[in-house]
Amino acid sequence: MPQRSVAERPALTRERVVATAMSLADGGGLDSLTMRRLAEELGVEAMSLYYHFPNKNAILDGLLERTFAEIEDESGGFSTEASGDTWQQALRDRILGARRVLLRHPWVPAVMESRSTLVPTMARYIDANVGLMRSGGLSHDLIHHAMHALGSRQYGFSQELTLDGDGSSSPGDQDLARMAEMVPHLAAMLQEVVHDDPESTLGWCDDQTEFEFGLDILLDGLARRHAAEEH
Amino acid sequence: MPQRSVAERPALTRERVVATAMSLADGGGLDSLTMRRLAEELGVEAMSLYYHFPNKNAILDGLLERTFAEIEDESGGFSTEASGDTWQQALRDRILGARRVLLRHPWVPAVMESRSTLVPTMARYIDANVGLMRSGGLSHDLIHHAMHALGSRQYGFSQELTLDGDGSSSPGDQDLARMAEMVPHLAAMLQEVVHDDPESTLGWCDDQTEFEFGLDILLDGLARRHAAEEH
DNA sequence: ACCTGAACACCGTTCAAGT
DNA sequence: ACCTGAACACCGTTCAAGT
Repeated sequence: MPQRSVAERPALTRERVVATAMSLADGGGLDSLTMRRLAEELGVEAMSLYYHFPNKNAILDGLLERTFAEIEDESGGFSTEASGDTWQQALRDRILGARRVLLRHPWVPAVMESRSTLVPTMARYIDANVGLMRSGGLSHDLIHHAMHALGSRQYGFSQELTLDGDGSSSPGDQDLARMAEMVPHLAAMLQEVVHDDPESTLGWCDDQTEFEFGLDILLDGLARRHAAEEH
Repeated sequence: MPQRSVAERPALTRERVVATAMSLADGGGLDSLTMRRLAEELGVEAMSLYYHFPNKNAILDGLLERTFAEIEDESGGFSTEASGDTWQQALRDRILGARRVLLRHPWVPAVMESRSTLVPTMARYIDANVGLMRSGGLSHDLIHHAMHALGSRQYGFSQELTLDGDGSSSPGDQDLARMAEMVPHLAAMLQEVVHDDPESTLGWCDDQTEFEFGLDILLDGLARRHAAEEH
């Protein structure tokens, strides 16, 4: 890593810091995003970052801001009109768009959980979803319930817990045999799932099919309750 | 904190360590659970813990083990027969039981996320839920989808992101006025929700009503797809 | 077998100082 | 105005040593 002179080194701006933090997290996960490593990547001392940001959390907020800007881009703007579509279809498309962005930045859910602040672009995302449901005629009360029911799915991910320790391959026959003693029902289910689709990993993988299955149940249920609202 | 002699100090066992870790986390949150503080609480040096556990993660696994033992107790055992009830009702009751336990240990979801290992009592919990659905006649394929769709709700919590920075009180009129400019649809919804129920905190509170609303949409949807399975 | 003391390689951050 | 160097108060953990 060649030491560049101060003259040819680009100025340290908030944008450069956040962009570099993003590529650091994308490349090596959240753990690799430390103040010292981030500074090194920028060719600067760690303490210089504190001139531009009050603390590390402010940098994390910058990352969320940038993520939701990407989501807005992916959605072609945050429209509140379901032009041509039903509100369900429009909301579904937007959520799957958010999901595509999060799959590029898999560390984002962890940051969202650690930060309770609502960054502006994230607020605009939520606002757009409220507007979309409103345009479909849902009551504010039902929309409020909907936001809770969707939970993190609204942002394109769901909190699923992985079953296997190493996250590697499908279970072999002897793994299933050992499991059958302690967890017979689970083992029987996995035996069949693995047989039908050898590509599926053991259990709780948050893959596209499963994500859409859960999302569609929720959207269906909300539409059904909306219909009931209108008698 | 009086220094007790070795003689009168109870032996350092895995059980005592995990129990003390639990009360430490219950009292001061996960951040307060450090190896040094845990050792201090036990009247011992931090390094002594490494004689009984290979590392801190092993202690966290012990906490999960203990948590799911509490859940089993709360459920009166992990039956796989929905005696007298439908499978939906039995599953609903069990999940709400898990939730009651997690509300006593609010740091547990964070530990579950950080650990990808499946501790034995947790495996038995999942197994019991598979068995319960199986006793209701659901196919393994539908059960597999159900586990994904329920996600963390199965364990009694849902990943919801808080809206307000400080998690304190309801928004005042001037807060809503400022919000109205940037997020008009969201502000309008909250205005109405706050008006109807001044007790509700701003937005994403993971409270009982909202948890059950989302859970019931999912259970309804699963039952509906089960009915379709049977033509 | 069970526990300890000193040390290592990290963190985020404060503070006074440099240019 | 912008950046640095040294230091502080923490982490989890290793390693050799005590009893």
